[in-house]
Amino acid sequence: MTDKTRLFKALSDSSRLRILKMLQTKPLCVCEITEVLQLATSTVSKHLSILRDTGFIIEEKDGKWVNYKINPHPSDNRISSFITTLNFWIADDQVIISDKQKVQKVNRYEVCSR
Amino acid sequence: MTDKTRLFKALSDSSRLRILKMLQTKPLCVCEITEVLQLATSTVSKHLSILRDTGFIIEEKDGKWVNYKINPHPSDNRISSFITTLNFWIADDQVIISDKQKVQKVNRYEVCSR
DNA sequence: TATATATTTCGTTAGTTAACGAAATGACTT
DNA sequence: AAGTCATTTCGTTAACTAACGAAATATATA
Repeated sequence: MTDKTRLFKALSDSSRLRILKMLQTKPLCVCEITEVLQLATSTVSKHLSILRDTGFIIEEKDGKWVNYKINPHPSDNRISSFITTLNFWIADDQVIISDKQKVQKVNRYEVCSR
Repeated sequence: MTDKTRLFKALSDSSRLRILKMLQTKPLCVCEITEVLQLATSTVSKHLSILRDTGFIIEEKDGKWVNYKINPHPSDNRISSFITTLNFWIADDQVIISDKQKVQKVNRYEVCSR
């Protein structure tokens, strides 16, 4: 079931676009992303699974954490192209800039388990 | 109100993707597109307004008809880029191939007013 | 083994979107 | 001016999506 619209639907949510831009800075675990977006953990987890299943990001288990990062080798050329030109497709507006500043400061040992 | 997701939402419907690919062949009026997609005229009109408002297509009044065609000079660079690489983003699957064949044959004088 | 922490899955709810038909609008023709 | 045809707008309904909290799962540590 390769729906023509699948790739575009994955990009049709502002939280998911913010996640992609955040992951440009560095890999992040679910609770760090949750802290920046200020959404329920389950909501963030769902967004991440959509981005993963579409091929934009990959997960790497790290003990009790699951780190997510930009997929370095997508099988779909469209996704490779999109990722390498991410700044062309998604501009750094105020929200994105603010998110990236928060990503710099966020610390999973302080943020999680609260 | 420039929503980050607007462009991607416009591409998140298979009827709209089919319309873009059809318009690669030649400009078409609403009733010709309606004939190919087999949807209600009002539904097709709505899809066209979304593609127009986002900047993918433009309309040209031609008497009682409204012709729609790919926007030759989009103001948004992302849309220019997307249009010039349309075949990269949207593959010619069976549905698209069939649509294009129907576009070749469709005749507004036969199709409309029925 | 029991406990704590991080994440995912599930069920529910509210908001969004695409579909339709009917009515309204716009433009040509008689 | 009236009639015809193409298109758009409007109101409604069904399907889809994102949000949440609670429960389930997975992993590390005491």
